[in-house]
Amino acid sequence: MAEKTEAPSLVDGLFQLSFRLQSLLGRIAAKHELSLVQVRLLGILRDRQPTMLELARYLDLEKSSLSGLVDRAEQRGLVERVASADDRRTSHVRVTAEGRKLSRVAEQQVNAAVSELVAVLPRAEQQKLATLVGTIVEQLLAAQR
Amino acid sequence: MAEKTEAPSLVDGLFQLSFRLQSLLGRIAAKHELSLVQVRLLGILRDRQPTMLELARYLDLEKSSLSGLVDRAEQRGLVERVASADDRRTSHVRVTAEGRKLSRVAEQQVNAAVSELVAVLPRAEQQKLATLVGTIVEQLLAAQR
DNA sequence: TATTGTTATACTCTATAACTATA
DNA sequence: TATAGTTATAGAGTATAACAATA
Repeated sequence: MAEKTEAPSLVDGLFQLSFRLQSLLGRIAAKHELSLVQVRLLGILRDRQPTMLELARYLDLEKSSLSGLVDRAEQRGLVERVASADDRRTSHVRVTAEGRKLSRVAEQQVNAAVSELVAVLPRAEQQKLATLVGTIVEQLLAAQR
Repeated sequence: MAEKTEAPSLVDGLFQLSFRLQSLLGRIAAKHELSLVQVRLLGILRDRQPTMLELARYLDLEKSSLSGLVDRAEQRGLVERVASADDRRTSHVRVTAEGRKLSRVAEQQVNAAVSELVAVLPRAEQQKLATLVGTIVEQLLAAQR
């Protein structure tokens, strides 16, 4: 395994890109007076109405951390708690119309910014990158099950 | 290689990978009772002794945020402030021997974890990924100047 | 006056532990 | 007893504004 250190390593590169993406996301979130976690919350709620506990798992947080998070989002009218019919202990979290609108705008801005970022690569290379990243992510999801 | 149902977009994939990397980094940091930012701080100090203001720029934080960050790291004996000779307003931040030791261990663990993550790709594909990511990151650094 | 850094203050985010209500 | 969620509490991380020391 004689590896030559040409350019930065894959690991370094991935982290630099990762930090930049987080920073980009944070900046766009801030423009809408949202935190990064709130944006992630809205992103998750795009096509789900999870319980608090499920949300905690998605975000990798303690359930107690969710209470405040959802509280603040609810106070801003972005999400709402919905009582569960079958189990009166649980509540589901649902995005509101306003939350969805905000989420859509932010998503478009993020998409535009990231597209600009990868625009340095020719079309075919972007495709290749998508495939490679997709393979890694797919494996992650598979490992989770 | 069979066709996949519907490849997730490049943007989505990049963010999923990014979140996973952050989470991975945070977990390893936590094992050493460090926050993610503290790990980034140590990483930056690996080959630099920047001023507080320069550090703020690296981390994309306000200078006031740096004071507390460096305070806490200094109290743990991981970094130290060094008075500047030519400008008595500025101090440089330097990693201590202990900080460097901790940083090295964490770095190895991160490297191992990420290597495992990309191990799903064959050697040549990893190389390709490194090149693609490297191109994007390089452009970012160039744009910063 | 301008720059570097700290302090005061307030808020978000997070975890642990204890609690309530329901199962 | 066990589970879903909240509350109490404590601490890190962050920003804005005001400040002190130095340039």
